[in-house]
Amino acid sequence: METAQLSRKDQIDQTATALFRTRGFAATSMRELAAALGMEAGSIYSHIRSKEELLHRICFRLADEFFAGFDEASADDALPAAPRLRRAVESHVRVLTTDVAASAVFLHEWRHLSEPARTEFLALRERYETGFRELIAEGAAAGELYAPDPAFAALTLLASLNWLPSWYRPGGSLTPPDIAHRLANQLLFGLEVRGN
Amino acid sequence: METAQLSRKDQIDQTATALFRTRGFAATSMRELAAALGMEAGSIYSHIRSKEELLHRICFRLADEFFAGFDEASADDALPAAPRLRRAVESHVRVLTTDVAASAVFLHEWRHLSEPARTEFLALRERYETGFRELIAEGAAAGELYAPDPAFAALTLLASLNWLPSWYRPGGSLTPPDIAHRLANQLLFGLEVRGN
DNA sequence: TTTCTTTGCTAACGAACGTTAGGATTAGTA
DNA sequence: TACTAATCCTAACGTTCGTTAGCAAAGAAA
Repeated sequence: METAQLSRKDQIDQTATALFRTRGFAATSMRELAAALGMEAGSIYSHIRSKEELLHRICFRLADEFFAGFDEASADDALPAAPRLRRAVESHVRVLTTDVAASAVFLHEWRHLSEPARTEFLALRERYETGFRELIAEGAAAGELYAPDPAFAALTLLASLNWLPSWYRPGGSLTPPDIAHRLANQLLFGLEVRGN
Repeated sequence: METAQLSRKDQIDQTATALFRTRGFAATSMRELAAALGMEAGSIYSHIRSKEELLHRICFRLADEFFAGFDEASADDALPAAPRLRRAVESHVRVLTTDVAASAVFLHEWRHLSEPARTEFLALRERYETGFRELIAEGAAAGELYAPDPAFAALTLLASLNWLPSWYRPGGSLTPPDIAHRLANQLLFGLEVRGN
């Protein structure tokens, strides 16, 4: 019976992600990573160019996924801003829960990227936040959302979501869609104007 | 004119805090820290026992401050849960903004503590979160707050607050009390039952 | 069969790491 | 004056770091 059949390189990426998440990038040595893979440190370099390349790949792959999810969620021009924001929140949670370890690395370890990757990464993150900010601002302008300061609201909203990898454990009592729904509710019912 | 007049040890703590915050504990070397203080690496050990002692002091001092603030904010038994929660939120923000660098270290670098300090630290954090959870549950039971899942609500609330050190810069347009007020508003008006 | 790719090893490189020993200087105190 | 505490230095320790060179085995492709 054939299982996953990950290429060795993908196995390395995956194990590195788990280690970077729990011990941090700087505190994870190549020898540790090699041991977790059942090989020697030097051997890893048959598959990758450097330790930082591992981090780079993780961070930018996640960035891609966040963007793809957001673009799809917020694309529908016919929809009002509020439900598009809800969909964007749910997409964000989906990415976070689908790959918790990589998300944690994405959120916390990016600063160990060296230039110019680091600046590049921050620009991406800024662009992503702007997407949320504009969605909230649009909803506020239309009277759908209560957000006197959209930038502030966007920051707080993403903050709530991004804390998720620090407590979410796959296989808990809440499924990812549950979590997405509840988070969206808690955050949006605090934002949405209540009709009565 | 006499200024601060920090003891050398306090200067070391302070500089270490700033470095641990921006570069991370593991990625900060004692030689880097020494250079930032205008001295040699070996000289630091006239003042401290080890690198980890620095991290330990930062983390546990902050824990003390968070607890002291929370206890004071939530002590008044005559007050309903909702305003006590508001005061606790404001206290939390006050600690975060008073010492942003130390807060960031407290939030992100604790995992580089070795045992048993690490377990001890996590127990403290758990106890702190429980304080918020119980306050929210009390408010929910009294009908003051809308929180079908107090644990979930507490997590989300603290998440929003704890993201603050990653964007707050002292001297910005918002003063710490402003920020505390706005955050409490955005979070509590999402939690509080609206009377009409 | 030959060739190429994948995968891994051992051994080592130079650099950086946290930390220590031992001595020197200075300022305040008795 | 003698003593003490605070402060910092140089030089080095043993260890670990990321990475490389050179070689070898094994399977797929030609």
